Amino acid sequence: MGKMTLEDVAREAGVSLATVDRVVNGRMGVHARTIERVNAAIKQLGFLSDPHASRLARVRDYDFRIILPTGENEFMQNLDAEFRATRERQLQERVRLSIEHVDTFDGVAVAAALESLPSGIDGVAVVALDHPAVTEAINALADSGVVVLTLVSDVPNSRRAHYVGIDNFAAGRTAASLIGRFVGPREGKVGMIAGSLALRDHIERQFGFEQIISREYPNLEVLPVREARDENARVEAAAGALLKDHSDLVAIYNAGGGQAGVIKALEASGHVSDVIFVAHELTPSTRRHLVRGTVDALINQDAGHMARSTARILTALREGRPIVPGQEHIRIDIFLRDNMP
Amino acid sequence: MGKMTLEDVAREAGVSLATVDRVVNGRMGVHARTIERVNAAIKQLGFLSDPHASRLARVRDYDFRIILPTGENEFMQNLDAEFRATRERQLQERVRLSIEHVDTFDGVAVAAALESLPSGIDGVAVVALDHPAVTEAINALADSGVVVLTLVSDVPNSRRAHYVGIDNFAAGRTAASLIGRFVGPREGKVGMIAGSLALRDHIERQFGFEQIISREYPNLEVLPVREARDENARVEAAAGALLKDHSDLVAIYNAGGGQAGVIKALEASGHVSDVIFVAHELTPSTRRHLVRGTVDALINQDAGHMARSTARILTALREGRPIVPGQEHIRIDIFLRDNMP
DNA sequence: AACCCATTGAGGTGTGCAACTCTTTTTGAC
DNA sequence: GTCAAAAAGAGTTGCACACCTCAATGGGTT
Repeated sequence: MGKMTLEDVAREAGVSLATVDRVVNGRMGVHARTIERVNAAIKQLGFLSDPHASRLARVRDYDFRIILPTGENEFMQNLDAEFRATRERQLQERVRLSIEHVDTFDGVAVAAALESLPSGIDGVAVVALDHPAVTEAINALADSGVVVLTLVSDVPNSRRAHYVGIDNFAAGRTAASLIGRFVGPREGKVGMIAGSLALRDHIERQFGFEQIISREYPNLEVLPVREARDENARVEAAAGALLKDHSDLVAIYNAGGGQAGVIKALEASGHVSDVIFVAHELTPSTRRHLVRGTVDALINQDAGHMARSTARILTALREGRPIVPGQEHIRIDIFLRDNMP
Repeated sequence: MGKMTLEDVAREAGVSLATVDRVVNGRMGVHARTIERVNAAIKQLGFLSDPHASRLARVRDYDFRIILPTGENEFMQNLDAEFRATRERQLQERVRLSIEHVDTFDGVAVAAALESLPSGIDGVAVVALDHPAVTEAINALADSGVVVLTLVSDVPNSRRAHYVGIDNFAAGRTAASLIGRFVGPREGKVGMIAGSLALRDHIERQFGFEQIISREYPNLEVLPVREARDENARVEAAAGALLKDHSDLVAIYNAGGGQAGVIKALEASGHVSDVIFVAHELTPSTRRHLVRGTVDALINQDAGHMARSTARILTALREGRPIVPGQEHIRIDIFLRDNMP
């Protein structure tokens, strides 16, 4: 079966082109029986609408909204920049991305942002925290035919169509393995800092981290997690306290943002070289400290990949086309000094 | 400036649409002076041809050739499978990929394969070894207007348009860092096995590996590299010899294929748990042994990404469109037991 | 002056689909 | 059996470009 056109389908189904068009695009005014016939013909001929032709013919651009957190988190700023770059490229593709910012730590605010979206929106991608109001808002949107994607942190019990981000359990486990192997046979304590345990991604990282340390590295003991809201100052205080209170501290894992805070505390304590530090997200600053050795390993999710993937998935789902799983899977990148991009 | 069309360019340049079309598509029969005027108008208006419209209007499909190695190398078989999957998807995009196999270890054979390509081909991607005959063949193709990409292993002094693969120096350095850190303060010898030092990627990996070990890990000593042509049996013999000849062997780095050989030798020697083993490429077999702990870390280049990237780059270059560097950069993936996809 | 040939223009057709209008046919309620 | 509403058909146009034909222009040649 070569290239099938709508006309072939129309002929096969014994209906007119207009009817096939109505069925394919889910417009009303077609008898259920006829819809069946058309769908049968489509399946039988293996018809796949030509994406170029349909994008060319489309009058209206797709209108997608991206909802990102406010705040100083470097990764989020990076993600924002990547979305802006993607937006420029997508304009040629008749896809419009608009980027909004809300306080992600506030579930009600996120829900409000979702609820106040104008109708006519084709899809949303949102960095959401796992809060009942957010779940409700997502479900309402999904039910009204809007494609909803969760970004960075998932809301798994909602009807979001897809999650764009890494497996955060696995990320936590990876951090644990790196620390366990880098520390070696030494005994000691491991400190963990998170942004907020209201964010699902951070809880998951914590869970994975503690699981592996306790199971595989009996020489290590994880100290109680400290929350620091991804803010440099608070992170610095938390790391400083860890270093001061525990003379046998051998490693720090910062699962959230504010890496600069840990670095400052490490430098102030004079333990840069004997305390292993594993952090998240490749930024100009973490990159520099990875080269210097202050940071021993970075766990990263590629912001550019996420932005491009989000755009691709939104349009694919909107058009009812399949997505390519391998292409859209966000990897847990491990960066050492030597394999940075 | 919004969406510019060919018609806008024609108006701006003061010529007809037909002439603009001739210039844009490189057809003959236009005065040099006129070509200049049209190009100036294009640049001034920031015109970018709509990829959907042009693909839709094009009668002929693009015809790209992919030249892969014969042999049992698991990564190459994986790459082959990914190219086949990509081919199916690209058919809808009016792009035809055909996949050939030649003996990559034979420079003359690779060159012959390149030279015997039918004219009318739009582009080639080839896993090439760095051999004068190959360089010549690539240059000849490039000069005749064919887009040439190198795959996996580069031929940097040729006029290939792009290289799709990882930085192999960095991959070697990464392997060294992993081994250095996993071994810890222990002293001992490190064995390295490569496929063939006639392949540029393996030389580069060796170089990067030895550079880091000698510079950063004075407790380790790299033994002379053994070539094993990516064949399981030869690799097993090489690894077995390493294990037998050096009682103070603390790590093995296999820069080529045939990981199963190393695993067999390790298991036979009883040193599975105390000899660190770092290998390349995630395959069903290496994956299994990474979980079991026989393999301590894997360095990977994503075959799916490479196949998709190759297709995108070929068509983009063929159409004179820019490529997105971040999207086409092939990462050096580090996989531990915990972050496998 | 007659002629040649490189340039250029004009215009048409095709591409596969979205979206719209205008008819015609069918269906179902009363 | 009547009539309106629902369903289906027919036909057109637009999208931005590729590709082709045919004709016109004009400078240079002999």
